[in-house]
Amino acid sequence: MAVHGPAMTDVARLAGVSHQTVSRVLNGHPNVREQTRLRVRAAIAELGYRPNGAARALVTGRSQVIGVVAQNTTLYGPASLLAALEQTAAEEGFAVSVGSVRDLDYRSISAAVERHLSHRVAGIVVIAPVESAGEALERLPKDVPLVTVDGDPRRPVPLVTVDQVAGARAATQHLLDAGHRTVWHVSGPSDWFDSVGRIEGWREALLAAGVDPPPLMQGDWSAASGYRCGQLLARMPEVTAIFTANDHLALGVLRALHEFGRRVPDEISVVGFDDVPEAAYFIPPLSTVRPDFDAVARASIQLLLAQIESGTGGALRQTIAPTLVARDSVAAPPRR
Amino acid sequence: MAVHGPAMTDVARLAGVSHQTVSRVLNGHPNVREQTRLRVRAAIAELGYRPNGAARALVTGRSQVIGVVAQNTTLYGPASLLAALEQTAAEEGFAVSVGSVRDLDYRSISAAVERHLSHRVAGIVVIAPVESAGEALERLPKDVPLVTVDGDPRRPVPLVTVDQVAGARAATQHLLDAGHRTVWHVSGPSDWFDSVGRIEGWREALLAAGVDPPPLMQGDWSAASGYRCGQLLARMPEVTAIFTANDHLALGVLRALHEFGRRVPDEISVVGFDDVPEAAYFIPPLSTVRPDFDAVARASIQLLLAQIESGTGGALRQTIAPTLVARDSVAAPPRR
DNA sequence: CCGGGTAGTGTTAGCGCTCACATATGGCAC
DNA sequence: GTGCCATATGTGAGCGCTAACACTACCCGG
Repeated sequence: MAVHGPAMTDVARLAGVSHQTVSRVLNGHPNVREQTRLRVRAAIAELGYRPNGAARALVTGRSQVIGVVAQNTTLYGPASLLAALEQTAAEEGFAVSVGSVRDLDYRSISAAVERHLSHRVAGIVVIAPVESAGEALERLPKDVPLVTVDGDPRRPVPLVTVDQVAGARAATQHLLDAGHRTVWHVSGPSDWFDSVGRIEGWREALLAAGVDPPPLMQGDWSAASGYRCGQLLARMPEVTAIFTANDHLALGVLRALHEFGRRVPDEISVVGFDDVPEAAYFIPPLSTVRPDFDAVARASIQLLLAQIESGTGGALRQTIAPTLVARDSVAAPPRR
Repeated sequence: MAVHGPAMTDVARLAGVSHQTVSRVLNGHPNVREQTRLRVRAAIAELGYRPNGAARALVTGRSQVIGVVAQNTTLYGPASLLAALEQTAAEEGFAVSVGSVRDLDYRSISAAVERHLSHRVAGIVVIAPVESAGEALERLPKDVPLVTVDGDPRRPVPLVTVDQVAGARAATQHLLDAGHRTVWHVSGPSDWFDSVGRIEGWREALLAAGVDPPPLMQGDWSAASGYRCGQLLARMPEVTAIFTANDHLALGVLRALHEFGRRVPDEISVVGFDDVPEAAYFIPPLSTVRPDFDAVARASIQLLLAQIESGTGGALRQTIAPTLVARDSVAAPPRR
């Protein structure tokens, strides 16, 4: 085992050139005769030569790897984002190294970042949806390209984020447009920016319609917490419209409403957020808001590459607008 | 930007020792005086020194990185597995580099493996749940530690897998035990080993009970396909028990049954597979089979580390037994 | 007082690559 | 012919680290 493969010099010898010429061919340098290039290519193929990334990283000081710091990659949102990031990075010739993290506190994040830095990653993407992550990021070394996703909008760090506020506004407006007097909201945990943004959008839409927002029901993204909130909402006859901060919360709410015999959408309308692939098969099919994870990933990688190439640490910001997906869980409120 | 941090020699100079002594301290070599060790540690802390993984990888020929090849990391199963792998690897001091892949054919897989090899990963985990991946794996270089997860049970490659057959048998038996005469099955795509194993377990349980298996309904893991199969099953009065190859299929089936007014579990019982976190909040709460992804991840990493350390490529095999989770979607069949 | 261990440390040589520079080779103006 | 450029290729150094070995000091039994 661990038989080291052929090195650049082996290829060079076989092709009858110097190792430097091989390097030039590999890196697409222009000043190489076509015939030479072909000979080198042939030698590479014959030997099954594979460039040694570690050696290259050592001399250039940068590897072709992007580090991602994320928490809770089992949730649909983060998992989709991670997959999209990996896909996009691969298209740009970068590998993705994941450093998932139990908590998003200072210690955990810096440890994960340290691990990445020690591998000399070209840049780092931090999926930092909670408050506590923010402080950590500001104390990080400034000399490494960094992009945050779903991070704190108030911090001076390059940030790509789904426009939570707009999405929530659209969801709420959709319910108001259907004729509902007001809309209740089951939120995510209060330390998530996603959650805060969705609350804000919900509030804005209500206030713009001249409605006083009803009390907030706070969940934790899980169907279990949605179920608990749903049990309360089901017992309140005045509730006719509910916007939940994600689709799993909505699932829990739907289940509770069902148990209490409250029909959706005849008596109560529900809108979720995320558009998980199963949302169309909830009972009833769930109207929801779809964030464009691919767009987020593309924007993140672009921002990162721009930093890597230019060396500038510009605090750019990019917001991706989500789209409303209307299904069967919304209808006009029942006549009194 | 890109200001190179201090190197080992800088630490050595500050501590008044040679770089080699610093190396020894870093690698926990025994023959270093306690006092020296402390001086070196202090110097490391003072300079904020971070060892250069690339340099280490270059000289040792192995980096502290494990490559994972996976497809479709958005699905619950793969995503959970990936997260668990990353977690376990981190505990052993390894980073995880993901190479996700659009298709699991020969080209895609070898390309992903190539990328990993070129970074000189210490080992590779391939999540290879489909037939086409198998051929690719056999033609891979034999000199790199490799473990497959959910791969082909017939190939001579180290393999860790959930015991699909046992899980499906348990699910089917659970339905038979409730008094059902027979059990219908909505399967996953036929080229997935997971799917094949679950079909086999279902068949076995039925045959052991002296029942001829009814025709198979084939889906593709999605709720959409579950819905389609469910529409057929709902129209067949003789159907009283359905085992679906995963929870999302079950969701689609539940929705179809609901639409046709067939009550679950009063008229028809349903059992899923995976125990996604939301399964407890389906209507009704879904009985299902829970695979232990953490155990799979632990076994995989262990197998990989064993290969890395020993250099042996032993074709070990490890099977993780899943557990049945009984909820409300199963009851006795209706009296005729 | 010497041979021979053993703990602690230093020295040297590369790992495989890229960078900066040196060196051919050919064309073309004068 | 000489001079000078552009193109094509080679040479040497060194990135930061570890492995192998060399060296020093000291202890111990004889």
